[in-house]
Amino acid sequence: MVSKDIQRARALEKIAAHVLANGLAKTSLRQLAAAAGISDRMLLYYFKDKADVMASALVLLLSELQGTLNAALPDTGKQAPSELFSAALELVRGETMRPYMALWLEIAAQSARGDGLARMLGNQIVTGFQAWFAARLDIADPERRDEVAAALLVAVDGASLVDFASDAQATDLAAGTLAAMLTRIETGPPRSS
Amino acid sequence: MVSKDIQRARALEKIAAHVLANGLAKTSLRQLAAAAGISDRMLLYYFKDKADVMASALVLLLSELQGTLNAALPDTGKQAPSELFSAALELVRGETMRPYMALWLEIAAQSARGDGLARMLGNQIVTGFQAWFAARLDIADPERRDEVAAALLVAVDGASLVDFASDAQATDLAAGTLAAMLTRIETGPPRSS
DNA sequence: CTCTCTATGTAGCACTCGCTACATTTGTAG
DNA sequence: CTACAAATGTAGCGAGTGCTACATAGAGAG
Repeated sequence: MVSKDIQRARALEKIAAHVLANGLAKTSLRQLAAAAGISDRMLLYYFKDKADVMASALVLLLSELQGTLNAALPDTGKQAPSELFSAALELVRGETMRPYMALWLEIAAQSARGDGLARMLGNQIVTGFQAWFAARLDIADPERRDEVAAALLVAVDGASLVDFASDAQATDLAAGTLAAMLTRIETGPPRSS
Repeated sequence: MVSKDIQRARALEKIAAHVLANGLAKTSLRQLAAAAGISDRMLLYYFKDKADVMASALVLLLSELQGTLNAALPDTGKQAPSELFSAALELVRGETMRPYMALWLEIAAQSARGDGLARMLGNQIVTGFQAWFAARLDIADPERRDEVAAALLVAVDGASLVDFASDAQATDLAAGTLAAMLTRIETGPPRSS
């Protein structure tokens, strides 16, 4: 017999992949169990209840997201705000990141409705994204760097939101203007990295 | 007996209010009927099916949103991008608009998952918001005006998203930087309005 | 080999879901 | 008043939900 923990971990990976691909909506225990290739009975043997399954899967996806982000753009090369914005926007609209951004949208929507788990994840995602931007910005002053990082976070998330919601070209229209704006930003002397 | 259409309209208003307050998630026919003060049987007498109920309610809310937006900030006074951004951000985070923005988030999330109704509403909302911004921008060149309007749309939606998702102060941090950026934007000569 | 404990299957409970068949009331037209 | 159609109530169907009680299989310990 294979140990419970290992089976649990295997199931969790498949469930996380299923949630990433299909979102938070259609996630009944039976569907999740089918995605993991086990019975719903076993799912509740590995996990306490449905909330435990979802929380575990989402936490796993969150760590995957961190890894994907760091792999996509190393934090060694510091960039100007405008360049970093364009790079991040391209990244976020790409095939790899799109599913994560769609999930991020759903989590934010649930957080807005008062869901506790979503609120916790939302905080971590916002903090993580902001730190990711800050680590790649070529700005010396830490306070100023955090401010610009927050602005980039808002701009990229907003662009992704609009991109998901509409087939119109509003995102492209905004992207150029925002990138141009960011070239005129006050950054102070560049970091001596 | 009161005519079917009038009863239907009365029910629809209460249902729309309920959806605005409670979101797209907990909206079973029985809950919606209870919110309207009628039986679920009658709900399906007034509407073809659940999809018809939701579509009607959301379309109604969309028109309410347009009215609320126009009432909150008249389109007579043209503003500089930075000022309009700050005004819109304050508006969007206020008590009146917050429920609509939360609903807008949910619609965007569903649109990202391929929901047809959500996609249609998303397109209308994006178009409407962009036009709202454009009508209030003090920029003469129409193309440039649309570009800046799109940028404002993205910035405000992004700020709202981050605001909903996190209790951290990331939104405030970003707001100042974005407003400052927008003061340095190229707008061309002001409109002769 | 037996005993025991972990792992897994079967069946089902109580509930909610969207929706419908059928009966009944109630207003109105003749 | 009668006849009929519109409006409304009662009851329930079949499917899906999260979750659980119970039985069984199988591996390791003695």
